[in-house]
Order: sequence, then C-alpha cells, then structure tokens
Amino acid sequence: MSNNQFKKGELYSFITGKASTAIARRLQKNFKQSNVDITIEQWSVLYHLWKEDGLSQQQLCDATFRDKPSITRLVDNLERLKLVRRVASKDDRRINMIYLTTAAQQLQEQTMNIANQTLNEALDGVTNGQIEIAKEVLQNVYDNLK
Amino acid sequence: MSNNQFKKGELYSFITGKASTAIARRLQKNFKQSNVDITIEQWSVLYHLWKEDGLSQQQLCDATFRDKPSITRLVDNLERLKLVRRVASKDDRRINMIYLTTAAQQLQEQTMNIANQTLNEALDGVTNGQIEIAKEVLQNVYDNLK
DNA sequence: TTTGATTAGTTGCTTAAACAACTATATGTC
DNA sequence: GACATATAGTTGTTTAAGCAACTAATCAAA
Repeated sequence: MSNNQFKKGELYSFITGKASTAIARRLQKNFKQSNVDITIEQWSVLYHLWKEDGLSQQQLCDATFRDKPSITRLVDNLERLKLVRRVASKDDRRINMIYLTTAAQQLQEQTMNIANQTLNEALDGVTNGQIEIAKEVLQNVYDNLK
Repeated sequence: MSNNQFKKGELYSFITGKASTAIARRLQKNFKQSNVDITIEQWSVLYHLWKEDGLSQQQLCDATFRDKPSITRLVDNLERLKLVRRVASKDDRRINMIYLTTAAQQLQEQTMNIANQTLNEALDGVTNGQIEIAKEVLQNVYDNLK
C-alpha cells in the first residue's frame, strides 16, 4: 500500500479540488467578459454535443459524469435558452435525443477558444511533461472511484 | 507559450475536474457509511477549525476558497447542527469568531481517518512521485488563477 | 469630527448537485 | 401473452455556489 504515508497536511488540497474550482470560475468569468451567457455546466453539455450531436440524456449523463436529474434540468435550461431541443426517439419511446440548435452550433468556435485560452492561463509555467503526469494521476483517480 | 499545443481533446477532463468530483462523492459516501451526517463542504470548514479554532468567517473564506455568502450559510448550517457557534469579537464588533463545539471536536479523528482512507482509495496505483508532480501542477494552476 | 472608503457579514435570487421516489416504456422469461 | 425486471427520464427536497445589493462597524484623512 504505497500511499499509507500520504501526509495529512497535504490531504485537504487534494480533496477539495481547489484547482478545478479555480479553473471553473475563471472560465465562467472569461465567458462573461466575452458576453457568452451560459454556465460552465451548460457549456460542458454542449461540448459533448459538438463532438456528437443527438446524444440521449443517458449518454450525456455518462459523458459529463452527472446523474439523471442533473441532466434533466440542464437540458431543461438549455432548451429554455433555445440551445438544444429534445426529440423523442422513434425506436425507443423512453429516449430523448438531444440536438443542438443553430444558435448552439454558432457558440462552438468562440467558446472553445475561450476554454483553450483559459487553460493556457491555468497552466502557465507548467511543462508539458508535468501536464502529462497530472493527467495520468487524475485519470487514475477517476478510474479508481467512478 | 509552451501550452499552445495543448491538445483540444484533452481539454475537457482538465476543465471539468471529474477527479475531484469523484473524490468528493466517494468521501461523502464513506461518511454516510460511517453514519457521519455532515456534508463534505461542512467538513471542509471543520477541517480548518480543527487546525485552528476561533477563525473569523473571512479567514474561513480564505482557507476554504469560498465567498462570504457561502461561508455565512455553511456556518448557519453548522450552527444549526450544533457543531460550531458564532462568538462576536470584542475587539472588532464586525467580526464573528467561529468556535467548535465538543460535538465537532469529537468528529475530528473519525472523519480524518475516513478522509485519509478515501484518499488512499483514490490514489491506489499512483506512485508518490506522480502524486508530488500532480500536487505541484494543481498548486501552480491554483496560484495562476486565484 | 465629519466625511469617505474599506472591511465583515447578511440577504435575495438563480443555477446546480445529490438522493429518493416516481412514471413510462422496453425486455426477458415462463 | 403475462409478469417481473431493467432502463430512460421526471419531480420533490435539501444543500451549496456565485453574484449583486445591502447593513454595520472600522479606519483614514482632512
């Protein structure tokens, strides 16, 4: 058990995810400065639809690591903003396919640029080698717990 | 600018903080299994009070990286649970000093053990060297954005 | 010593997360 | 075909985050 000696003083920062909170806040701020009026949670749903449009709500749950009620309400809000629409599947009437509107399609380039720029702000002074290792660790943590 | 070539496909996992979400969920679950009936956010406030009792709400804001309304309401809830009490400072009547109750003092050992165990679950298979680098990266990100 | 700015904390409002309970549809089995 | 079970999605409730607007106390400066 290689982690038994994990030092207690270091515990808090790992658990609380201050870094990801900071990234989320900065991204939200950068959206706002560019007059992009969506939340980062809404953006995270759009992000997966830009990669593949017409996902079901369950697929969005898996992709965004959220539970079903969270996705129901995010889709509710995105629908109110006219950024997506629910389309009942003909094969399986339990399923809603979620499709981007043209308004949402037009957000892709701008918001991806903002997200990339935000990430550059966040990772300033970090080497690509360090990033690789950090990514491996975070992926490993995720796989251990998901 | 060493991060310009940051690959877009990798962006999402970094931004969304799925790993810290996973840790938070697991910690909450582990609390529940041990019949510890507090939220991880409440725990994060207690954590800093265990290190130094009698912090002001502003000091708790700084320590936990939360804004003032968030701390107001977390302290509200902790007070309702009889885990802390607000004591008006005599030096400066704007300030509330937050003190642990004996009930909260008694939660320290058990919950710290659960947190350490949760972190061991999370970091299973990750080497100490990798952890060090991941911590450096997360600290660097935090410093860049805070 | 009054005025202006700063600091500490609270309240209102909207969005979201977590969990349980629920409806509706589909599937598998006898 | 009928019944049990699983899957997709919704609703209700509590807790929390983020932001703006607010009150109260302190400090600074003329």
